[in-house]
Amino acid sequence: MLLRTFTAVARSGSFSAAARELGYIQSAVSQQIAALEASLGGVPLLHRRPVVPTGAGARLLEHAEPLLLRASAARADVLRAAGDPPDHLRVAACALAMPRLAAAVGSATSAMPRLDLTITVAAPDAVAIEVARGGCELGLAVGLTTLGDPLPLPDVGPLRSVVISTDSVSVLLPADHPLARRRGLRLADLADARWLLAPAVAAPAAEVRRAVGADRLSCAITYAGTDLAGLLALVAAGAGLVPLPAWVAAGHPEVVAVPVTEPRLEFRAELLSGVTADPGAAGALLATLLGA
Amino acid sequence: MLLRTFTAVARSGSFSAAARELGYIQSAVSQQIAALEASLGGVPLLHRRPVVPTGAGARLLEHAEPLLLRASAARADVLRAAGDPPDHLRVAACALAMPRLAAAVGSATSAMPRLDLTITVAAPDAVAIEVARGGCELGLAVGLTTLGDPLPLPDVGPLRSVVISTDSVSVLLPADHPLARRRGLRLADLADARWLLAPAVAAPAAEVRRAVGADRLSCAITYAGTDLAGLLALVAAGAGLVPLPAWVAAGHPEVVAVPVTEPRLEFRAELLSGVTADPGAAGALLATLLGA
DNA sequence: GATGATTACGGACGCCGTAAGCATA
DNA sequence: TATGCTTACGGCGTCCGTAATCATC
Repeated sequence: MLLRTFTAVARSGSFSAAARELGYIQSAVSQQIAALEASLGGVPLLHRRPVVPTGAGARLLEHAEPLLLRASAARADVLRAAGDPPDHLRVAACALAMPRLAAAVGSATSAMPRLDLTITVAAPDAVAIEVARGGCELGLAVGLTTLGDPLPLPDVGPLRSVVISTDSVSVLLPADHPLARRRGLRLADLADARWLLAPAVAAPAAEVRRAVGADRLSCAITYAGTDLAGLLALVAAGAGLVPLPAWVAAGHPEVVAVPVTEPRLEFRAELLSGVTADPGAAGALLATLLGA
Repeated sequence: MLLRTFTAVARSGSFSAAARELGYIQSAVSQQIAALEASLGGVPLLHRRPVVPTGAGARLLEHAEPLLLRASAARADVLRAAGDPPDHLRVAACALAMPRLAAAVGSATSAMPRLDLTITVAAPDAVAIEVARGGCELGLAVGLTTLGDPLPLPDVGPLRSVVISTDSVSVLLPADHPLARRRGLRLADLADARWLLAPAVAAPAAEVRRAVGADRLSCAITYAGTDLAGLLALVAAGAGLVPLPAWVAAGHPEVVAVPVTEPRLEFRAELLSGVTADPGAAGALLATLLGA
């Protein structure tokens, strides 16, 4: 695959390093890049020494990742459709879906004592990608959406998605915050607040921005972790506001959840799986327990 | 490209026909399909005699078109980034954008007497696809959206999009319709109405459904044409209601436009072009005249 | 001079076309 | 029996590895 070689070279900034990474020799990589450039009408894709993408190369690079992702998604989809249902179960889930998943797993383990289950916590995008590429049988993605809208997931090809649960939206803030005693808040009134962005836990920046209705958020802090504990610590310390389901604040007296009054906003959890794939007995059981 | 061969075989239902179409001989196609099946772990993709996709083949087929589209989009993007700005201008536009485009073209022709311009009318999806694959320098896509939401275009890779104009939404109905004398209508109240769907002119079914708030529309008529005249004739004949900008009904006394009262709904026109591509002098002029 | 990309060359493999084999309508 | 997919085989091109060349730090 010439594209994969190209991305490896561009990423590592070295023909030799890319060759080592892919199990080739330097000259083979050199020839592959030359072949790729030739197949595109002789357009140079990389500056040499130092190895940096050209303008055209940068364009190609931007297409390469989604292209490779969809290719592996297609491969995984075909293999799922043809293969036997797996006897193990791998689940990728957002942190916000963990309580519900944990409850289902609890029931499942009693019904299936010998359950071979692996759980990974990841951002919603990563959950969808893992399901698409066949890295797991089930995914639990949670996102902040307007009522009827689909979850804002990356386009990884067709996936089966079933709504598991919805939560109303609250703003989490430290207990000593001036707004902490309010009964409700309108996000639209908080456009100038300092927001705490947690794309790997809750909503990506663009979603928060849309929900708030601001063109761009003022000086936001971004938390890239996938866990709720770290995020809550930041909220408690006054790092910023964050939209989350109210139950996240339960048991954390230093954090207060104030309901958001926008009517059509919600957190929605969806169970993702291959369109026609059989997730196996364990997967089917878990899906049932999740209410899908 | 094995995928293209596979799609050709699946589409035509014949190895021989696909071979003729692609300029191969039958046995070459047979070997390519065999190679593709082998590369996927020996999964059969096609039933032979008659030639029909298997379950796995159907999965692959669903991935193939977007995959090939993105591949050609990537190629076009690279060539645009590397090539000279074109001296001709090809524009794909939705019918709803034609008045505005026509005005801009009128000004452009006076400023550029020797203007080499080709205009194609197409559905919004097709407009985006044409721009992405390099079939035209500029695209004008119009869609029905909620205020802050992006236009619901297919994922064809990164495109530059600039909002050109917005129109408020009306419901078009025949002048003798019971609702024709109303001052305003709520789409949510019209869930049971008979809708006239015009995905190639106005909004695709899913958008209308979302705007109306119904799970599914009752017995809708679909009009696949891209022209407004045919659609207006259907409205006048009482075939159904259709959401459109009010100006569409101007000069057509047999059709009445009643404003929709949902506040956040709008028709939005966006000018699409390659992210970093130079659309050429004519393209730049036209973009300026369009207000982008 | 050393690191690292390019070019030259040879062997292996892959791909297409010819031709024969074979299954189904 | 005829159509049409598959298999066998040979030529040609492609791709990778070895090795020599060249450029840059």
